[in-house]
Amino acid sequence: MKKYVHIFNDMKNKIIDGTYVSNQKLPSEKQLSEHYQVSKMTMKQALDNLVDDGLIIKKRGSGTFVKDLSADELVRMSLTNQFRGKTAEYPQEKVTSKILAFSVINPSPLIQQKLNISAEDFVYFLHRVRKINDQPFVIEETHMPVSLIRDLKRSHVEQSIYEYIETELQYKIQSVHRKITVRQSTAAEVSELDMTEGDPVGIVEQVGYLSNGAAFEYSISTHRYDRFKSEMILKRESV
Amino acid sequence: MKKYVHIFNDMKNKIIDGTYVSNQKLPSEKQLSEHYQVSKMTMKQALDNLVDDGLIIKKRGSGTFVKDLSADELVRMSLTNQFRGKTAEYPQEKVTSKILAFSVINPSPLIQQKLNISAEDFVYFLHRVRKINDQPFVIEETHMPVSLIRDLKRSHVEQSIYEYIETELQYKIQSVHRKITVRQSTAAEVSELDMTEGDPVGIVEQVGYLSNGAAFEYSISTHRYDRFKSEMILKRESV
DNA sequence: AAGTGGTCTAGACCACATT
DNA sequence: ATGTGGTCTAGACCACTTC
Repeated sequence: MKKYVHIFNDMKNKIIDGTYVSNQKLPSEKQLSEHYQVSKMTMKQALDNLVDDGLIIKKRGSGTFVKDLSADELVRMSLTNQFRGKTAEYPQEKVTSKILAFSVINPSPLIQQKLNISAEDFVYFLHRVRKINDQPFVIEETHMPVSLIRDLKRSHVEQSIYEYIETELQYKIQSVHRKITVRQSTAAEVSELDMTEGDPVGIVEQVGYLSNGAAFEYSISTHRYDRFKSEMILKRESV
Repeated sequence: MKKYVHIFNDMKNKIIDGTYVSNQKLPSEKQLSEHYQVSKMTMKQALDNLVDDGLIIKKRGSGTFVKDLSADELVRMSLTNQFRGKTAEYPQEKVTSKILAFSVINPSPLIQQKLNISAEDFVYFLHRVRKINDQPFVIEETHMPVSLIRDLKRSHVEQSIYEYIETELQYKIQSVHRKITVRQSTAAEVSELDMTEGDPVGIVEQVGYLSNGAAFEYSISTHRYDRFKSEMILKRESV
């Protein structure tokens, strides 16, 4: 186990279980590095990761302090994970998909631009409605280059595509560039998502990147408003 | 100027202006550190910041590569800034506020919890409609501890509160924990935001933290859907 | 003046990918 | 076997805050 990860986990636990409380001043980097028997740089890396996770703040010249987090923020922190595919977010629920379209096509100019490919390349076009315990909650339109995501089959898209990519293809997903907007639902969406006319929807447009740097996914998903939520931590300029 | 910031800016510019192109393999950390005349650790810090900004990706054992960004992503990157108050986002537009309420009260249990204060503390309660060029686009309900944000006056809340906090009070805003949801507008919102009945709204609920670690703001803002957009980069586990 | 976190170094060793 | 990025060190010096 990497030392800075071990220290990170240890200190995160101490914040969550109350060993360190809100606004408490922590021992100095020097003291902590002696306590954990690591160099100052390693200690700093552990602490910087805690800052990134929103658990502590550092004040140059003054010290390191536990953030003034409310109780429910702490609970959220203790189970926080960055993005996951829908299947992973609801592990004990039954997530299924209704496939509206699944084909291989040439990309439109928009898709070419988003995925940085040419008109001669092929992409999967996937249109599906995802359901939790048979309740529809999101309509997805996804485009993925065939050259990257080989041998995608109907059985995969009925389950989790992210799972297929990460487990079977052994690719790593590195990051997602995401945009969220809001609008009224269309009649087709009302019908597919089993909503009432006039209900709003949350729109997530995103480009996904693999750890090899390639854009592997451009998708637009339309969420039932009552199942939609997006949480994030924004920081003021780290650089 | 810090060396790693200088290198970060230099390389970012080279990606934006096309000196380095999509998917190109960059020189190794060793070569780059020789070129910039810095140690490997400093070079690594510059590169890690570029990774955080979503411009490059690193592959252990293989090299560092420019991300496969589309043209419009690159444009976005070249002017990207993390969060700003609304006034800062629209510098050439006229941003004004209609104050619906501005008072000092004792916090409700919810506010106590979010701001980590007690029932005896006082908070400002601010309810305002913000407008761009006289067009309303968001209703904000904000609570801020009086003990932190001293001497807040009506003239400040008519302008930008973030500006007051950062310029006059000389506080630094460190981070914001934000949640986005969607719902239908109420009749009151339709009226205040000059919308049509049945229009949806985007809801942003957030807690803001100063660089001294204190929670200084709990706010719920209700956005006209056609003026609302939220962009972000999500990364898979840095730690 | 003393203590804090921030930057930077020169080098060691490790884990992983490619050849 | 070679080259890549990742971790870690021991220590120097700097910038800032507090006393």
